[in-house]
Amino acid sequence: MRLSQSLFVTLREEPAEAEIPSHKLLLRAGYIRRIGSGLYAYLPLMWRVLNKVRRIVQEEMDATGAQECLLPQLQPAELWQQSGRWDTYTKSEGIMFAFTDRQQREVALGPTHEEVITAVARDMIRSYRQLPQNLYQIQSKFRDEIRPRFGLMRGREFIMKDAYSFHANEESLKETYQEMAVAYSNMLRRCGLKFRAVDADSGAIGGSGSQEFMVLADAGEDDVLYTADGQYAANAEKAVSLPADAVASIFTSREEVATPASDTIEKLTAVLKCAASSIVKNVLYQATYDNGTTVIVLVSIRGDQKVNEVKLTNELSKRAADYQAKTIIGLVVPDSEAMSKWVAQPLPLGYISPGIGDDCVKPGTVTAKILRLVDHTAASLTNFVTGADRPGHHITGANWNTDYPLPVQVDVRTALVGDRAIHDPSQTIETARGIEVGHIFQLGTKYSEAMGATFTTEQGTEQPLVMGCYGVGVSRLAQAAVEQSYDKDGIIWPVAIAPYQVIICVPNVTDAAQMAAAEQLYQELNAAGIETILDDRDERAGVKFKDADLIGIPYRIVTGRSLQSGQVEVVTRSTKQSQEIPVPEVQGVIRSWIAASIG
RNA sequence: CGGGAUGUAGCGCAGCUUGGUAGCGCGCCUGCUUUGGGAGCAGGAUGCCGUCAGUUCGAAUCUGGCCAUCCCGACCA
Repeated sequence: MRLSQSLFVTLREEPAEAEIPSHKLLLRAGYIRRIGSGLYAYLPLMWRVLNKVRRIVQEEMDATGAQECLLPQLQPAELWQQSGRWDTYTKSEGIMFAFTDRQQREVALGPTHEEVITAVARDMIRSYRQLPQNLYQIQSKFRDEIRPRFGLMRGREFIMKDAYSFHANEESLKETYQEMAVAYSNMLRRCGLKFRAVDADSGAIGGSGSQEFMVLADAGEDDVLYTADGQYAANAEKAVSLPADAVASIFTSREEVATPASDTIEKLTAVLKCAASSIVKNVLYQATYDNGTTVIVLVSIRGDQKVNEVKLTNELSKRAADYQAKTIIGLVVPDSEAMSKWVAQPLPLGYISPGIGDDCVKPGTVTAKILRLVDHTAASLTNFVTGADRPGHHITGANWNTDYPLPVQVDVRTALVGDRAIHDPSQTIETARGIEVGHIFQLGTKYSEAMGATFTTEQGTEQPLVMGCYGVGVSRLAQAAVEQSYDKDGIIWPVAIAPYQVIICVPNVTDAAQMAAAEQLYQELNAAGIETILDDRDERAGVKFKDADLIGIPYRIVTGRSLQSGQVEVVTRSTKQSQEIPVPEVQGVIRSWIAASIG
């Protein structure tokens, strides 16, 4: 590419619309332009980067025997109705762009493709002899994100690699899942990224085991908890750990005490001069299921701990059948307005006990019984402090069973930095920020059962296909690479995904010798398969150097002063190290550098 | 959706308090000089001041509605 003939525009000032370094740099360096909220044009340089990433993803997927295909982005509602996800994906918090066509058919733009691929499998897979299968595609996905953010990090249209595997049994699924975990590690390593694979919540997609691949960067949207020995890493929303030991209660007998203006743990510990870990905190939630049923949930947890709402949602999801529902669609701490719809009389917020009566709920508005859950941290307390169910009063020295029935025990606590690890209590939990670029799931039979995708076993019986699914955010990955690798002058692309490997800067285009040398190298390098840009613009040298640094091409050749001794200057972007190399040797040297950095 | 902010030239911003012919820097165009880290001088072009309504003799400026974008929360590759 000759820059003099390219649509190449860099910005000297930081665009106001961008917040994080990678977003600013991609805009400034002319890689992307915003078209609408969460919608970006991938300009020629960006498209080359994306294709580099795609190639690596394809190679690693193909190496596992997965087969590339391409599924429609426009999807009929029918399929989503069969899987039971139409309503949850289109209503209220729904993330799917859905509309009606001119024949009054309901259709949607694919946010993901479980339904489509399962329909294909239902049609095509008949026998265990055809299993396992793993199909993947790389295409744009559409998601009506509530808040698009940070450029390509969270777009409403973005490029994703999604793969779906089909198996006769769980063992086969686990095998492919492990292969995918290896393939994902290979992809990210080859893209030159520092990353960590972490245990994850499987969320709305459903299923059992799941791991996320996190690119480590401060601008990440996720918290990763891990131990220094490398034995444990998990998304904070999934993480488990040993809580700090509770301080022994200073109370010995059950008493109701006046605790004016003590509606928070902090105030209460000050008034009672006790430890937060001696308190049973009771948090009220309002859960909504897909059939419209609203359930009031009272979670009791130790005072120094926090409820993890993801874990809580999963617990409530397991109980959906108790309410004749399939899934939970909402979980909130009700505000006074939400609460006014179902309370019989004002609740003593901040002073609730685990035993508050079901009669505080107005009959007929929500389910009559409050669902009571207790976190393990609170269940093991004795002589604890808790609310007295009337404002300004708490109970001290309370005990489960004698004072309150012990509710169902669950793990809904948030793991914290500094907690001890479960696998080895001598290890403490540390934290880092991560950008989720990949996620692999063991789905099981959720979709195949719902959609009737079955196969015939060796024994001649019919069974639902066992499925896995595996995603990579290709466009997010590309931006994550920038977030992880830049300096004050601009982007520093890992060599493997740089749009070009070499840029030749001609300091003075009116100097015939400089131009001739540059032309010669440009032709030679490209002919040798080294992707090279020629900056032959009629600009001053300083402008060219600044732009070369900004767009982050790994190696820069300058056909300047040193030409007099038959040499050109070669500068490595990442280190800024410069050396003069005789023209005939340039190709060999750069080739070896590229080989060394791509590995 | 709740909370916060912003919309003025391609980009970054001032002007608005106190209404009176729309400005600065960068970029862009022309010419001359310059030519190794975002050049200098001279000349030039570019605006429905987000949008609709209201107040007023007069609105970028005051008032109200709407729209869009960004940031903080719930969602996710």
